[in-house]
Amino acid sequence: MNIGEAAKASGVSAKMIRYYEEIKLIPPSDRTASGYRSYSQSDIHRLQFVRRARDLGFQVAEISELLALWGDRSRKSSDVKKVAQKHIVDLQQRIQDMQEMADTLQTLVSCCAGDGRPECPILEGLEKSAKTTSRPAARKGAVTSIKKKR
Amino acid sequence: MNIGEAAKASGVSAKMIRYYEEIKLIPPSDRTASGYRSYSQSDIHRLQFVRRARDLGFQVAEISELLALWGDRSRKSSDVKKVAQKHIVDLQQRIQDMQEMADTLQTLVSCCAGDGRPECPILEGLEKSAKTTSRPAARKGAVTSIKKKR
DNA sequence: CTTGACCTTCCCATGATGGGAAGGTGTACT
DNA sequence: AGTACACCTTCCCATCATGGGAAGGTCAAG
Repeated sequence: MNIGEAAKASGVSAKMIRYYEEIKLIPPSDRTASGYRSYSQSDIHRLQFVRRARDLGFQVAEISELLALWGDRSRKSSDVKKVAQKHIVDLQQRIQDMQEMADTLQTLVSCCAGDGRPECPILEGLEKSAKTTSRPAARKGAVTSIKKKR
Repeated sequence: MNIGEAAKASGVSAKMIRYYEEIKLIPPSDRTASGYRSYSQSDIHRLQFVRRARDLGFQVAEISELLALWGDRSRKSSDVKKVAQKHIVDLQQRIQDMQEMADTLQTLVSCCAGDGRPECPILEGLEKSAKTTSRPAARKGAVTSIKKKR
């Protein structure tokens, strides 16, 4: 299978397949005599795994761990569970941060007449201190990216 | 006020102040004879505005709109409200996407024994199709970034 | 007049992704 | 055979907001 077919079959774009290979998330593919990448069914299978993990918001580094566990027949399911739970906590933190933003903003929006006059509680809120609910509560490595179309 | 003091006073790092100037989010600051940037109280005020808008998750392009409205004495509050509401919808979409990820993952985690054995429903879920609740529901320009420490 | 804390600009890196150029390959049709 | 076209290759660039750090200038206190 050429990279284009592999992309269609796995849902991972050709660009990304090359990128994953480059950063060593996946092993280098076989090559034809002329240098074309060639993918087996099991390569496709791995790409699908990666794709699904990305869809669940895992970062590449985490997927790397998951792939290692996936291929380790003597893994402990507790190790997998740990990775997944950590990711859930991460997602929930990000959700909470965004929910706080949305809530604060909603409060301001609710106070705004939204008519032809210039008076605007939203701008006033941005001018002063927009701490309606809580402080931003900083985090270490918030990555928080949502996938596009694909 | 030097850039360092302005940074402390506004909560925007010196690096970012220079960056915002470079991308024309804010006007070029005054300069001392020796080339140091110099900030007035009203400059600080604007930086605080930007900082708060970032804290609410607005992107630079949106903040640019908000700053323009902020400085427009004949603005219509409805215009401000529109920008804010659009951002709320955006946040909610991102929250929903992440919530779906978390839910799917939670389902898998709940099925995983998490012990010393290799059998793992989480990996199996990644292997097959992890569509427990819904399809990813793609979006146009999902940006979804949460601030760090600052 | 030195020291140390500031400032300046410039370049690089991040993470995951896409765009596109320049050039090679493979195949199907005339 | 030749030609067109779809595909492949590598390489570079851009995104977005942010930080790191180097090389060198400025300023104030001792």
